[in-house]
Amino acid sequence: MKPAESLDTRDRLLQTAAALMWERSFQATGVDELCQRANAKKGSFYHFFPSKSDLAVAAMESFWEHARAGIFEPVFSSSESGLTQLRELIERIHELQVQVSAEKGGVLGCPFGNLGQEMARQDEKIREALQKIFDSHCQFIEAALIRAEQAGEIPAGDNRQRAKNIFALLEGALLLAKVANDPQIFRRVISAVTVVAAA
Amino acid sequence: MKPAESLDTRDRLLQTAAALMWERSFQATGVDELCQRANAKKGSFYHFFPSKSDLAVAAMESFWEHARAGIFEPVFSSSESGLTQLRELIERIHELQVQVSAEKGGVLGCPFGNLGQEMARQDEKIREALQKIFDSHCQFIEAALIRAEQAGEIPAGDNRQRAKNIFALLEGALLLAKVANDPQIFRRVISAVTVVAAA
DNA sequence: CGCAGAGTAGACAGACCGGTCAACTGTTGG
DNA sequence: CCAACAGTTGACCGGTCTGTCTACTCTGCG
Repeated sequence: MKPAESLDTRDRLLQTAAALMWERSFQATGVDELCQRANAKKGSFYHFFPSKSDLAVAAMESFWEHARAGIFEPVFSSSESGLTQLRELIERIHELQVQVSAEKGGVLGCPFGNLGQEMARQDEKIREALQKIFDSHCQFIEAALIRAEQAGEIPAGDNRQRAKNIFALLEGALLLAKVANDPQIFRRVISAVTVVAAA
Repeated sequence: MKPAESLDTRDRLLQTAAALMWERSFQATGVDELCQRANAKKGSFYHFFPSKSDLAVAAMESFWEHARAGIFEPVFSSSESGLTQLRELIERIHELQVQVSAEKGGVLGCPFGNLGQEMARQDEKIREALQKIFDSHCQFIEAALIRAEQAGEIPAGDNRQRAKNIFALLEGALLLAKVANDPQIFRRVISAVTVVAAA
C-alpha cells in the first residue's frame, strides 16, 4: 500500500475509508473525520462519491484489488501444490492480522466480513458488492482445491462447496479472534482447514 | 419468547433492544426509536440502564439465556448421541434463520456475531460480554463432543479446540448466508461440521 | 395520613450527522 | 485570450444522536 500523501484525492479517500472502516466500522466512521484524515474537504468527497455508502463500496473494491494483487495472486500462482497454497494463504492472513493488531491495538478481523455483518441488511449495494468479493475469494480457493484434487492430495468432491466451507471457516475464525482479541485464535482454528478441504 | 405487552418496562426494553439490534445493528438502533417500540419513555430507559452500551450487554445476556433455555439445553440434554445432538442444534438454528428471515425480509445471521463484528473494537464491555457468551456456546459443543468421543463416534482428540472450530464454522456460515441473503447457504456449509468434529 | 423511593414523563441540550451549495482555482485546448 | 471543465473550498442546513433534568405519579409502609 502506497503512502497516502503520494496519492490523488480520490485514492486518498478510498484508502482512508478502507482503513477507518476496518479499524472501527462503517457507521462509526464519520464523513468529517474521514475527510480530515484523508486531507480532503467535504466538497471533494461529494464530488467523487454520491454518498458515504458508495464510497464504502468503492473502498472495499479497491481494497480487494490490492489484496488480490498483493496476496491472492502471488500465493495461488506459485508452483506449490493446491493444499500448500491454501496453507500459505492462511499464513499470510495470520501474519497480516498479527501485524495490524499490533499497530492498531487489537484484532480487527476481516474488513469485508466486518462490513457485511454490519451493513448487509441495511444497504443493498454494499451487500451485493461484498457478495461479489466473497465469490472472488471462493474462486481462488476453489481453483486451488481443483489442483489439489488433480494431484491426488484430496479425494474427488464438490470443490465449489468445499471452497465455501473453507471460506466460512476463515471468516468465523477471524470473528472469534476479534471477539477474543487474540490473533492466535485464528491460527488454531485454521488448523481444521485441511480436513474441511478433503470433506 | 413472551409477547412484549405482558412484560414490565425493563424486560420490554431488553427484548426490543435484542430484536432491533439483531434486525439492524447496534449503531443503527436509536434510543428514541427503541423506546417507542418498547412503549417506554427515555426517562425509563436511563432509569434502568446507564447507557445504550449497557443495555446492549444486558440485552445480549438476556437473549442468550432465552436461547440457552429454549434451544441449547433441550437439545444437549436429550438422550441422543453427541453427534446427533450437534446436528439437531444446527437444524434448529437453520429453522430459526429461515423463519426469522421470512419475517424480517432477509437473513439476519447471528445476533452475537453481528454485534461482535460491529462493536468488539469500540466497546470493551460489549466485547467481554460476547466473549463469555461465545465461551458458553463452545462449552455446550465441547460437552457433546466428549460424549461422542466416549461413544466412539469420533476419535480421541482436543475436544475444546474442536468445539471452537465448529463454532467458527457456524458463525462463518451465518455470515455467508447473511451476505448472500440466502438461509440455504448456512445448511450447505454446515454439512462440514461432522468432519470438523472428527478432525 | 405522610413520606420515601421506584418508576414515568417528555422537554431540552449540545454535539454531531450526512449532505448541499455557490464561489473559487488551475489546467487544458481552441 | 478565453471558454470549458475538473477539482477544491468551507460555510451552511436540517435533522438526529445520546444523554440530562425536573417534575410528576404510583405504591407500600410506618
